[in-house]
Amino acid sequence: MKISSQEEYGLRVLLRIASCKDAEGISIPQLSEAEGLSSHYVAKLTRSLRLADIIKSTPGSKGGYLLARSASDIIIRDVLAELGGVMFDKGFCGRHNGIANLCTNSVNCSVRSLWRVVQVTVDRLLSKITLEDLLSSEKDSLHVLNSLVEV
Amino acid sequence: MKISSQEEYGLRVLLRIASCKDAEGISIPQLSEAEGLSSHYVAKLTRSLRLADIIKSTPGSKGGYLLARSASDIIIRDVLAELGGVMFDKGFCGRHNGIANLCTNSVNCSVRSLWRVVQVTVDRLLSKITLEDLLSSEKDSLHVLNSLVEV
DNA sequence: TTTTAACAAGACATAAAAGTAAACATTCAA
DNA sequence: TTGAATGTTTACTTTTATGTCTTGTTAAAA
Repeated sequence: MKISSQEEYGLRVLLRIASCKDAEGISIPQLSEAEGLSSHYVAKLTRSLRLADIIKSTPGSKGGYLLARSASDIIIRDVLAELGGVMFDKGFCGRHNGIANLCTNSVNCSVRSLWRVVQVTVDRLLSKITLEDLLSSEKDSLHVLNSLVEV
Repeated sequence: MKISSQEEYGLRVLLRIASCKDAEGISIPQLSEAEGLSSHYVAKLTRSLRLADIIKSTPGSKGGYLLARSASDIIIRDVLAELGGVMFDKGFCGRHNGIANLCTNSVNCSVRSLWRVVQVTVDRLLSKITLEDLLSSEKDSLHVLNSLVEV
């Protein structure tokens, strides 16, 4: 249960795009420079975000990336699901059944219940957070985020 | 942010050990058979758990594994930290700074705040759950676990 | 004391994720 | 219409996580 590189870098790139004031958007070279990532890698990340309809691109000279919708409509849960997948997805038990053909815990699987609870908890948290919440300065966003934890 | 194989299999093996009634404990071959994992792989998982003082072993013939302490004293957060590491650990930013030497977000890093909130939330949940909570049948443990979510 | 069944440890092979590179397509402007 | 700057796509390399294999150690019982 670790945060993947794609989640980290993808989210950073998305924040750069979101905070871009230019109507033409921000280009791959600019994102690459700002985050210290190779331009090819930035392209790979933006591709995921674009296919998920989180950002939009204009190719050609003077091209770049812009948010596909307003920051307050972009839910962080959706962004992370795109970048890093779901923690406990439908195929999980099928992929983790050892040598046997069926999950040996299929009847009495308390582990599965645990994952479900963790998943629900994280999902519930991330659903409350929008891209807009992350756009303020660290202090402010810390404040907003902490208020979610302190409930 | 996915559940790793070690977390899944390690927890299953731990549950088998915990539910073993035999005073001599349960052996690697038995665990291997029960979970459909190779005995070598089981050995690797039990090694982590043993080094973390979660289980104890008796080598030699008639050997096997037993819990190192009572199930109600084994916190699931500690078990998962051993098996899968911490979600957002101290070295995370250092490892994810791109080409630049320093995290380019060091001053104004709302992403870091986000990870912290997620980490705290999951930690808080997993700290409330003990191995004992997972030992009951699926229905029962679901009930116990769900009560934690429904707060 | 020897055999046997178990655990222990680290090296090795394989699979998946991360990151790079190269060839291509699109748009704007001169 | 040409070229420069941009995004797009696919294939490749490297790294990390996963799982296997080999060799060694321990302790009970014959």
